[in-house]
Amino acid sequence: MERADAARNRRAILRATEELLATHGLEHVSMDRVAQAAGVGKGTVFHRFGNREGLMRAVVEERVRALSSALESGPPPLGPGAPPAERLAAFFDAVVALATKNVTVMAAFEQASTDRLNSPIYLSWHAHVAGLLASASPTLDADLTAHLLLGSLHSDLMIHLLRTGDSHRLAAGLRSMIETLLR
Amino acid sequence: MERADAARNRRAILRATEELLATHGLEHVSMDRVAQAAGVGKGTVFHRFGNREGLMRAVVEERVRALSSALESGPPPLGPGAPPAERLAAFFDAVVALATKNVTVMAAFEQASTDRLNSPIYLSWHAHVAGLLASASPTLDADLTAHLLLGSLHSDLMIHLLRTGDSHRLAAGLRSMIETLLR
DNA sequence: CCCCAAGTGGACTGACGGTCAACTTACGGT
DNA sequence: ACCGTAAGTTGACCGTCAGTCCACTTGGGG
Repeated sequence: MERADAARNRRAILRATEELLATHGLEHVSMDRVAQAAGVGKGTVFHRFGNREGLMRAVVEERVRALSSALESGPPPLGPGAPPAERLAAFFDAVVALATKNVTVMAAFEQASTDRLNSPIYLSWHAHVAGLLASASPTLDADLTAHLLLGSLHSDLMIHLLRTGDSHRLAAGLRSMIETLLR
Repeated sequence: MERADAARNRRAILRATEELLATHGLEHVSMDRVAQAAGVGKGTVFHRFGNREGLMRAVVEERVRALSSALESGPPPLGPGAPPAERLAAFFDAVVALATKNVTVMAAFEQASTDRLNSPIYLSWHAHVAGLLASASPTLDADLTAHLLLGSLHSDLMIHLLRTGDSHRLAAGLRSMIETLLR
C-alpha cells in the first residue's frame, strides 16, 4: 500500500508538473523546478516516478484515461458497437481534440521518452486502430497504416499546425483519408 | 572565403561525426567527443557549425544532397517529366531507402532540432510532395496530406520497423496509400 | 615578408538528470 | 497508548552535457 503522505506528494508533483508545463515552455520544466514547485525534495520526485520519462508518462496517462475507458467500454461510436469505419472516425476526432488540448504535455512526454512506440498508451492506441482497420479492410496492411495515421499526432506536427492556425484541418483530413482508405 | 585549414577541419569534423554515429549510439555522440575524434578543439566545432543542431543538419544535408538534385534536375520519374503519381511513388521509394540507410543520422538531427518542420530539408520535401499531390488531385488537402505522408520518415517509426524487421513494408505501404489517395 | 582577419583550443560556466546515505514518519500489531 | 520498522523524504553531491570566451596561432593577400 501507498502511505497517505506519499499519495499526497504524488498528487502535488503531478499538479506542479502540469502547471509548470502550462505556464512555461517544456524546456524550462526541469526535475528540480518540479520538486520546488511541488514543495518536496528532488529525491521524492525520482522515488515516485523513477525518472523524467516516468513523470511525463504519468502526466499524460492522467489526461488520457477518460478516452481509454471510453474506447473499451463507452457508448458507440467511440466504444464497441458501431461499425469499424465509424469507430475509427470517432477515435481520431477524439484523439486529435485531446492532442490539441495537451500539446505541451504530449511534447514533454515525447521528448523524455526513449521508445515512444513501446509506451503503453501508444501500444493501446495502435492496437485499437490496427484492429479496426483490419476488420474494415482485410487487404490493407493494418499494422503499418495504423502507425502512419497515428504519426499525425506527433507533437512536431501539432505545434506546427497550431502555430499556422491550421489545426482544424487535421481532423477533417484524417476523416477523409480514412474514408478513402476503406473505400 | 574559407581558409584551407578551416575547410580541412570542417571535413574532419563531419567525418568524425558520421563515424561516431555509426559506431556508437547517437546518445553517446557529444560535442566533446566529436571534437576529440576530429582532432580539433571544441571551440572549433562550435565556430564551424554554431551548435549541435547545425552540426547534425550539416551531416544530414551531405547525405541528402544527391536526392535533392535528382528531384529538381534528374531524369524521370524522380526528376521532372513523369506524371505526378509516378514522381510521388519514385520520391517515396527513394526517400525511404535513404532514411533506412541513415536512421541514426536522421535520428540525431531530429533529436537536436528545435523545429524540424522548418528545416530546409523538410521544407523542400514538403513543398515537393504537396505540389505533386495538388497537381494530381485538386480536391485533396495537399499541404496536410504531405505532412502525414512525410511523417512516415520519423526516426521513431523507422527504428521500430527496422527492429521488428518490417522495414521493407514501409515503401510498399506508402506506394499503395498514394495510389489509393489519388484514385 | 609582414600583417591582421580568420581560425583555433580548452578551461570554464551553469544547468541538467540522476544517486545515495542519513534522517524522519506513518501506521499495523500488540 | 506505544513501539518497531518498512516506507518515505531530503538535498548535497556526481558526472555529463551544450555552449562561451578570450588569449593565442596562422594562412595567405598585398
